[in-house]
Amino acid sequence: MKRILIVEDDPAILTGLETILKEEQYEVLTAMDGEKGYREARKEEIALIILDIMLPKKNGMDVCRDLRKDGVGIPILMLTSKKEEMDEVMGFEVGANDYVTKPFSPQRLLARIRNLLRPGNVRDKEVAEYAFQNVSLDFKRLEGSKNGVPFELSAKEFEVLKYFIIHEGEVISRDTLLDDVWGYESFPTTRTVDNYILSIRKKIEDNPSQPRHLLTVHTVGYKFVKEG
Amino acid sequence: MKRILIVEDDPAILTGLETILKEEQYEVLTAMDGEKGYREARKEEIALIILDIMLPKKNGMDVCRDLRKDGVGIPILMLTSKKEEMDEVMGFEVGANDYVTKPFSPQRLLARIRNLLRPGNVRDKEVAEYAFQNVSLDFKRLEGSKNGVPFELSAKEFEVLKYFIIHEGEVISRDTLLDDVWGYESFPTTRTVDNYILSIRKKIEDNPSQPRHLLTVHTVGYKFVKEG
DNA sequence: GAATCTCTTCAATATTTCAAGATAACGGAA
DNA sequence: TTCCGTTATCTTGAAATATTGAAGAGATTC
Repeated sequence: MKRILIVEDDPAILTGLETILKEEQYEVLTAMDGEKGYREARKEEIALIILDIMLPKKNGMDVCRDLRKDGVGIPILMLTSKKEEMDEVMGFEVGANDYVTKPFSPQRLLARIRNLLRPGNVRDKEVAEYAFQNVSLDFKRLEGSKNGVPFELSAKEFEVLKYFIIHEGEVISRDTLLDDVWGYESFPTTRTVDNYILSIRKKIEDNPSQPRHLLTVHTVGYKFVKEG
Repeated sequence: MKRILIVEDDPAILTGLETILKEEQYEVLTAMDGEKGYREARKEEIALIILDIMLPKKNGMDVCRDLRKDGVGIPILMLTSKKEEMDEVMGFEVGANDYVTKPFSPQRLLARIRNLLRPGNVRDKEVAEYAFQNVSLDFKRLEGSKNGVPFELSAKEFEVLKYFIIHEGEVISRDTLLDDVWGYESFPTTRTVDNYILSIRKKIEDNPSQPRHLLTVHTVGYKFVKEG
């Protein structure tokens, strides 16, 4: 039985998560502050950590960063809330493997968990940098370069691109992207997504009208592939 | 047309919701107390339930819990009011899929509904990957390969093929396929089905005119077999 | 108050879906 | 077996639908 550590200070969310995870036959450990979470993660044999960002004593990002510094490679799923959107990017830099924006549905969370626990599918994006073909990205500085020529992406463009990179190869629908990157509380249209795609393509693709990385999947959405 | 059941005792909210949903082309059923809601949910074919927590006779959480106990897996969206915020996550424990806090904007509600109704969000018997003979398919990435050579299928071709794979070995009539894959609202001819079969064969069969997987059953329909 | 970022709108363009018709294959009856 | 009506295959092209890309309005940030 796989063991999951939940680090979350809101008791309602904590018990809610605990229940649904136990129903899915996971063994659950809990911690209600960052320090305890960090100790548990170091002490126990754990398959995955669900880590809130806002935590007493030591925040989720510090916990994550410190664990990575210690060489702990366990998949970490971050829980972020709306106001912390800007911090999501940090979570990436900090070494988290994926994130879910609150409020989330159990289905979505479970899907992410199953994904992270699938053998060989651990996305170890522990670095703040990512490179493919002739493009390299620095998520900490929000900069990139293509063939050594630097370019800039806005914060949101970076988030969108990051989302695609985290879910490399998967087809992502516009609605999913809106929910996960824009969040539940804003309502741009799916056209907006298209425009972000276009604008990102202009920067990362050699020939934006014949994309090799950020591909259209007609009637469904888009997907990112590392090698075209 | 997707059918939504609203269980809500406040007539103002109820009619408001009904109007919004009908505008969005949903079919709407209503119930004004928990017991009636429960009965409706069990009796009718429903795509989603919008369930208030405070209800006469039987409260929303009990309705939800009981439905889940009965094995009803329909997505349930809970309506909670401000004071119950702390209990929001209880919805998870109880088996709801998501919740909206009153007062809510129509946009927000619709966003949640679309989210819950989106295929793949509710856990159904999803095929993620599938392989037979020299062909492998990835339904999440919407790509396939034959003898290691990648090929592409359109979204609908994938759906048709998936339907055959799920019903492996069964003979499927053209009409059944139209009803199940195309749905009741569209009316293509049975010739269209033939075209899809043709086009899928071109991609997955070594010799499309002598199919070994997607077989014709004369005068009846087609069937998929893994090994020919 | 300028500059940048975000989002919407709309026409052009591309892809997919579907139907119709010609040809080939099938299967039962003589 | 051969014939003939029925069913399936496959090509082609038009209609429906989706995506692209530019331009501009509105919001935010510095």
